[in-house]
Amino acid sequence: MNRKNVTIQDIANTANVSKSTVSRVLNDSTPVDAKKRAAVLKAMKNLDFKPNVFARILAGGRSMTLGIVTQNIGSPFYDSVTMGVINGLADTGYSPIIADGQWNQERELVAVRTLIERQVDGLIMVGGNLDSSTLREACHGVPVVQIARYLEDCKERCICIDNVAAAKRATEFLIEAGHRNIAHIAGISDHEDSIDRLKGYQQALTDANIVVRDELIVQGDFSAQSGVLALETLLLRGVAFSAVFAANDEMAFGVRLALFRAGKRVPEDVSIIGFDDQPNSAYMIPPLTTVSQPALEMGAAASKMLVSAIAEKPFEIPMLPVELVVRESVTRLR
Amino acid sequence: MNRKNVTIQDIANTANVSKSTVSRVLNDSTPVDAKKRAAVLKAMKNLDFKPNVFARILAGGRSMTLGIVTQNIGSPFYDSVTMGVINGLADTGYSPIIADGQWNQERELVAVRTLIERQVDGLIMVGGNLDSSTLREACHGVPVVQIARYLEDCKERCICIDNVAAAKRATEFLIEAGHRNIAHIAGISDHEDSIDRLKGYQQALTDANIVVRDELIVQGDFSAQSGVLALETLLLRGVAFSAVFAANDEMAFGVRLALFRAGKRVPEDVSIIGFDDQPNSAYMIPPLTTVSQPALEMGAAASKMLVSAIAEKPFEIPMLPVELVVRESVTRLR
DNA sequence: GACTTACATGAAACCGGTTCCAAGGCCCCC
DNA sequence: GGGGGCCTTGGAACCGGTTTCATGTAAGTC
Repeated sequence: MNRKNVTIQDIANTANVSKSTVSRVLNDSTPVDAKKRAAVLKAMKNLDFKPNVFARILAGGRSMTLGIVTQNIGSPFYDSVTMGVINGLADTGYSPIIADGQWNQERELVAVRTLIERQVDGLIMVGGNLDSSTLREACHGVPVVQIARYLEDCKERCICIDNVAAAKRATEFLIEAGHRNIAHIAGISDHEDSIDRLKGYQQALTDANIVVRDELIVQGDFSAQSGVLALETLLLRGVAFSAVFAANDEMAFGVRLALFRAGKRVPEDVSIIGFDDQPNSAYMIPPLTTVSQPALEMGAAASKMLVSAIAEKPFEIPMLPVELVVRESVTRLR
Repeated sequence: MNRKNVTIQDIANTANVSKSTVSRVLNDSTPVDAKKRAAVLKAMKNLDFKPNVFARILAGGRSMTLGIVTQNIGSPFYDSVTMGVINGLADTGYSPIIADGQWNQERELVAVRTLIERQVDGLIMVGGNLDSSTLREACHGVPVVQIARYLEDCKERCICIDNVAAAKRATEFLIEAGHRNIAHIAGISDHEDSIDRLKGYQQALTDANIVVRDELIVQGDFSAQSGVLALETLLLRGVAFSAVFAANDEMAFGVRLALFRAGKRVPEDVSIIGFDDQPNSAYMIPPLTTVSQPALEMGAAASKMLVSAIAEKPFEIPMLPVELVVRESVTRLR
């Protein structure tokens, strides 16, 4: 407001054309005579012209802004995904604007509405609970990409992994190492990821003809502290177990600490396997064997995908590697 | 663009007043007759009127958007601060828009310019390298709050801690525990925080009449991996040390792992103290003694401060607790 | 060479607000 | 009772672009 900006009119005057022509050059919407075009471009360069984003939006153009709806800020995995998105948006010309849904349907809806109100050109949902019809309705046709959550009715817009298969793979790894008494620390009970990972755990056991025993399953909430509590519960129950599969790395850290307190060695006495492969999992003592879920890459992929969707270009969902990262927290049972 | 929005004109028609009057009610800028005011408010409620942000900005109002300039996304501490800011902005009516500077002066300037171009009402710098005069100039009078960095010429707008004092305190803690041969893993060499923390380390030693020995100081880069390397360097040098002060927790994790690999126990053989108190530091084996730097709170405080600054209300910089968190990675030397 | 067609261009309307300005109504005071 | 001042209000200009529409001109066709 202080500085007077160079407007499209200034360019028009300098280049001896009309506003309309300048606008056309700006948007490549209609052919313009080469000479005039050159004159306009030159004027824009000389005057260091920068189109006013808001006038543009108001007049019906693109806002060049993308909305990101996050959940419970502070969670390593989701924060990483969010940061991946922001990172992926660099150099695309789009700026990210963020709203927090806090794993609360009501707040999530408010977040979506706020962003839509701000005329974002697209929306990225990082996790979330909103059912897809409500979401779709709130979006008014703005393209949406969903990360880390699978929505049946818009698969082509979901960037997520097969939690069942991945959890099964992790459990199988323990079974292959000779473990039979495998405990599972589950995540938040109504969270889709938790449910799927539990399912994978059960399938692996069943497939290996091992009975699924409820006393080996403890409810956690994805926090490290809940991992501590869960392991203490397990100890209190007095059930024997030689390995623990935690539904995320955070809880695996908690499990590790609780074992340390209980004087049990890892992996000699108890093996641990986690899920997510957070950056610091490689620095657990001993380094944590886990399933890698490439958070930053997922975020980046989502941003690229959304940009393509807005441009109405086709986009291939990249094969995101979900692999078992074998480190040192699992031992072969003699 | 699809849905037709309720505009100020619709309200005017419904309430039988002019656009101007509606605008006045909206902004409380000029007294309006109580009856008309009520009619307008009622109409706004009935029609579910939401003012168009962009028209508002274009016409010279506030954008209700705040810019955040982050650095090297992926760093736990800075990401936490950023998330703290986003969190603190909830319910203020302001939406955050983010740009990444990547610890690169040029990109940082681009980030600031992009945000200013988008007419943010205020700016929060999370870390950064830009010298304050350049920053000030690029901001064109938009208020700025700086987090985690101390700028001499605008102290009242900086939310940061006294790194020298905090590092000194950490080192003293080791000295009090009887340690004499204390190694220091420094951060990125030209980073202000690193320099200050090194200074604090040196001061503590000097004050205790312990000679500062260069062979006990190793250069790191704040990453866990650099902590591993640094400790290996130390081992290679063959100098004796009973404690390590790492300039951040990440590097402390690296140190811990390297000691594990070298077969040294913590804290029996080597004590470790970190800096930052990242969430997972409490879950290191053994739990890490460290200096807490409340990242989320700093971010939240910054957002409140900026909102106050925009409203031209006074704001007290909160006393952010920088305290030594004593856990189990330091032992008293016999 | 006359007529049609296509195309580039400028004028003007429009997006949805804010704000300046002038006018009308009311109260107050001499 | 008339004049002056204040307060409220509507009208209109404006913010800086996009887009529709009509026009003038050049090219194309027979």
